[in-house]
Amino acid sequence: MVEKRELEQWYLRITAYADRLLRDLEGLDWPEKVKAMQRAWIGRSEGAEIHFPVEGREERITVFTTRPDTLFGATFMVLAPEHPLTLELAAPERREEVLAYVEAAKRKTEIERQAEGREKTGVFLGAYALNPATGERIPIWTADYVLYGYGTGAIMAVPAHDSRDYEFAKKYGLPIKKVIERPGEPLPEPLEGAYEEPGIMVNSGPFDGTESEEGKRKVIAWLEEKGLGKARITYRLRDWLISRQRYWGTPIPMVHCPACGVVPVPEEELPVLLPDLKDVEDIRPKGKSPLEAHPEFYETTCPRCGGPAKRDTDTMDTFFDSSWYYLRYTDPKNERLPFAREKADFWMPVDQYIGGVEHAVLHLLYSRFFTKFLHDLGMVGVEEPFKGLFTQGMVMAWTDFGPVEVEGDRVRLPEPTRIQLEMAESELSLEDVKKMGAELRPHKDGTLHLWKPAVMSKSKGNGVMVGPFVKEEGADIARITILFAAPPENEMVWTEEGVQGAWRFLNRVWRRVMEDKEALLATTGKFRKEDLEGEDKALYGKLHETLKKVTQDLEALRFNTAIAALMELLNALYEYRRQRPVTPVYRTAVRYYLQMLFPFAPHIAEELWHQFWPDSLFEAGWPELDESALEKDVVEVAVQVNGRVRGTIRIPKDAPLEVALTEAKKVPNVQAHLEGKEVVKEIYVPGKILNLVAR
RNA sequence: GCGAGGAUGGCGGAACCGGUAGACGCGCCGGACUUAGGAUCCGGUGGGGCAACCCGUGCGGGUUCAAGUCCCGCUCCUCGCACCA
Repeated sequence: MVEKRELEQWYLRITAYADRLLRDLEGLDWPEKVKAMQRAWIGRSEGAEIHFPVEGREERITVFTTRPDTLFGATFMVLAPEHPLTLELAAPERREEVLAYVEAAKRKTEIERQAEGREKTGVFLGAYALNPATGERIPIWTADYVLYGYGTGAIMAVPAHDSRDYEFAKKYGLPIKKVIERPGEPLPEPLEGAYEEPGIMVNSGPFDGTESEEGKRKVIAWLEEKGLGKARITYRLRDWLISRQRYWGTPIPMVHCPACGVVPVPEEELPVLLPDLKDVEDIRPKGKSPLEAHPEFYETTCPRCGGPAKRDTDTMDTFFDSSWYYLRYTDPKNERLPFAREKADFWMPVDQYIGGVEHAVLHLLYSRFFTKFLHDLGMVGVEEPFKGLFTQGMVMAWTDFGPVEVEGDRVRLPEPTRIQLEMAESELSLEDVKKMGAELRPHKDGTLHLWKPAVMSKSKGNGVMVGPFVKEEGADIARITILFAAPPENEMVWTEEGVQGAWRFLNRVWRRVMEDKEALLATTGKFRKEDLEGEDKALYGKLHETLKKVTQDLEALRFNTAIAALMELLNALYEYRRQRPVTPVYRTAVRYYLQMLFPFAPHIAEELWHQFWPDSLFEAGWPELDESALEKDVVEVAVQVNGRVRGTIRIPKDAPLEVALTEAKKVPNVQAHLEGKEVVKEIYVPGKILNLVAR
């Protein structure tokens, strides 16, 4: 059962940092997606706060608007049902109706509100306010399309220029007054919908003819002058509630004293430790903090007056701890301080932070907030904790979502299957099944089951047991399977075929090296690269080409293409050995190969390395790139006729146009396409392409 | 609705600055070998066609000698936010 309760809890004032958290996003090397999510979460909006006098009363209703330029068009007001003035202002004869509406709104959950299809509803309070600009008497309503949690929980409604207000005004027959004119093509009368774009102010007294963007500033200035309102910025971001009624979490170091009130635990008594509870029943949440059942924990004395007092029994949100752990990592053994500033300043910020998108707002926003706060306390120099952020995709697996019944093109989903899939429809077409990336597979009981890739999770039972897998296949296989399947920012689907591919690849590496073991041991790695020719020279070139690619890809986290390059080089080693014996250049290639393989498959690489070299790959470092090996003297150039490839020629890298032309005209297929035509233009990009434009 | 990203073979995915689309792998087809192994090795594999050749990177235009890549206009998909005044 779920019930709402009022609790006394602790908050951190993250809203005080809203602007800085927003502004500093600019300088971060983070995915745009994550930045966009944080911006939306903070939800800054600029506008004005305007006071509306209530007819016949002292109170004023304050609203927030981003469109002060439309003030003259405010023809009614709406209070959120939870707004304290809603019931207060309700006229006696309408009170019952208003109360019923407010009570109904209170009972509704967020989900129910949305499920109602957003047909706007509301009730007239029987009270009037005065439009401070026009002096007009405007009715006050309450409606649940106005959110109590945002702005002031009350709005001025401008139906002519706000689609939500327009909808509401239409439904309840409220007046609609145009105050912004569309430039160029004047708006139809009456309006067919809200005009929300900028334009020219009309019906707005002294502001007539003003451009609306400029009008915003002018109206605000005018309001400020008259004491009717002022510029204001609001945020969607709320303060951070950190109190949790659970056992696992850092105790909140506060003492409640009947005489002194809330008193912080003095620094020298920190940290307050959790009582050592071993009984699972004790730890389980029960609607209040489990620590409420432990007087040995909460009974204490007041640090101020020394009288009997009670510790706060709530614990902190665990995001509290994850918000600064990376700072502790810079100085993990410090007994005196969370971390020393010099240590933190030496290491921070984190150059490359890696995590899933699920942390896009909470963890990453809280950590940024903590860093800024600690910066303000002088505890750390940086203002941002994570310079670079990489959000990796998740590992998925084909998952059984339960039985289905197929009749022709229709696929019926029995209730449990439908729930598993979290789908509203209980029937699909075969095409829908394909579209959602699902498949129908026979089940052992003879029925068909619907299978679809889903994120690996305990609850779905579609995970891979790490222990047995590593025992059977080895950790290297798992690493290659995951890294090769897709770029790391994509989700990847773990499949048996993928595992097979990784297995085959690593076995091929193993065999290539071990089959040549004796010969490799009998060969030195010494050679003069100037002496290399033919196959040897080609292998040397391929080796350094691979080294360059793997180095770059590793740096850019493109593991899939790095592994592809290693596979290519392995194919080249096999090809080489079909032609040539074990040579010094081959031995060097094997040596480099193991060094390059090491980051991806450390166990097998190290094991093979030990067959030949005494030290560890950890000490071997990274091979040095020979740029000169990358230069090819003969290159393949594509020959196009009118932009279509008709053949290729092999010519020296920097051969002049004449040479390329001569060679190109020897290609039969090129000749055929030039037959009876005149070459009017030759485009030649040395080393890449020769395009002959013929007419 | 708003915001971000995307669409390339049967599949996962390559393609630097506009320059031979489809690297690498999976799957599939054919062959070799056999100490039957989780085999391995060799060859083939975008579509159509006997072929020359034609078509082909979501769709429609455009720029260019040349477009997956640049520009304009759409469609669809994924994710996030969503009555935020």
